[in-house]
Amino acid sequence: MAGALLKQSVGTFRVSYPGESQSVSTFIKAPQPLDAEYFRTRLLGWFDQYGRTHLPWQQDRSPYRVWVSEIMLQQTQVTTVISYFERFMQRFPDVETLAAAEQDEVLHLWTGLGYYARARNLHRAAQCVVSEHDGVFPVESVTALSALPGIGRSTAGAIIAQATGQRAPILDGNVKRVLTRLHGVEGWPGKPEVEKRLWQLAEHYTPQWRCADFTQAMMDMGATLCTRRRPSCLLCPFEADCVAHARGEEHRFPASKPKKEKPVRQTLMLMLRDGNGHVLLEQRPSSGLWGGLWGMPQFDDHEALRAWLAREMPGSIVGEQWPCFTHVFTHFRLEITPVQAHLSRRGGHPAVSGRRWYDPDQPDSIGLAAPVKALLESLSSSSLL
DNA sequence: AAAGCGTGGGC
DNA sequence: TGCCCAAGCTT
Repeated sequence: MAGALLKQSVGTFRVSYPGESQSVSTFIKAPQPLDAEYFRTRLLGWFDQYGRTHLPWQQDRSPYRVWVSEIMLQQTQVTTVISYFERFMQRFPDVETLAAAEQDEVLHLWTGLGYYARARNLHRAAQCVVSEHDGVFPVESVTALSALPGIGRSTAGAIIAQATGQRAPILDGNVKRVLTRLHGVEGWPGKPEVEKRLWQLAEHYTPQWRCADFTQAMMDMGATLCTRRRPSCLLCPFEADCVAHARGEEHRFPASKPKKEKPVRQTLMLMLRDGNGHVLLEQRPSSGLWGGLWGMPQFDDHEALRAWLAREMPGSIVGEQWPCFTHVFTHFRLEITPVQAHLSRRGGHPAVSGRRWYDPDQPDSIGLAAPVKALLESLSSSSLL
């Protein structure tokens, strides 16, 4: 209850009374945080009853398993991650196995999960842990962990808290939602000054003891109770303390990202097949969209496509054009027009590094972007050849 | 500092 | 359907 708060945060009591919220409106713009001990006690009490304890990465906890799960969970929902995590652990049970693998196979297990830089960084980090840290994760500090590719401040905190129980704050989307509502923090949390304030609050509340449970509890609150839409405020242990709830403005927090116009990009995707029905794939540059994955050669226009074919694959014949389909990304809309072509001769293709002939009926273990994978699957059952 | 990076889900 | 967002990090 509010009565457990410290004296210096006495002003926050008033926001529990909606009728008076107007008269204290200047005050509640920047309320004091709750007493940390009060907050932890209530949160952990809630967690003991309602927290999640049966997620795959919560069993058999090790820095390695926690690390892989945290990377997969970046900007990705729990229900999506679970099956990927299980497959990944089966194939790469420890950091040595992962470090020794080919990047292609790592990307293969990442296919469909998105943000493929995560997989490339994960692979590099595994090799770094093995070669530079003797196979032991540097969980002694946020700084040491953050030095590994793909691990930022929040992920480092999560790994330390979950794998060792040591005190380390986190600040992910769930925690941001809980904290912005609890304190009525205005502004988009992606803005540096807002994020700075949220880190201060996270630092304030994070305890020395039961830190694994505490950080998990914050995420569980955000994921199951303090949800983006229709939060279950009546079940929340901080109903009486929450600034947003007192104002009846839960939906306003966190403020949404300023939106920008989505550009439309168009591209041609060459589906070149040889006499065996195999499809030509190229490895994409290691940075940028679908970096490091395999895909069909891409062109801006037909002229570029024809010129490339004449130069690289003499004897090929351009066939029909498939209907354009659209893939919507976060920041742009990609209109893809598949163009079919085939080689008139049989066999005898020179092996070129970065290129391969892919049999849609017997897929290799390589990384494919979701739309490319879908196209290849449609080829395997079609009779277009 | 701000943009780039995927995909699937919810409404 | 279109839009917003999800256990963020890198450049």
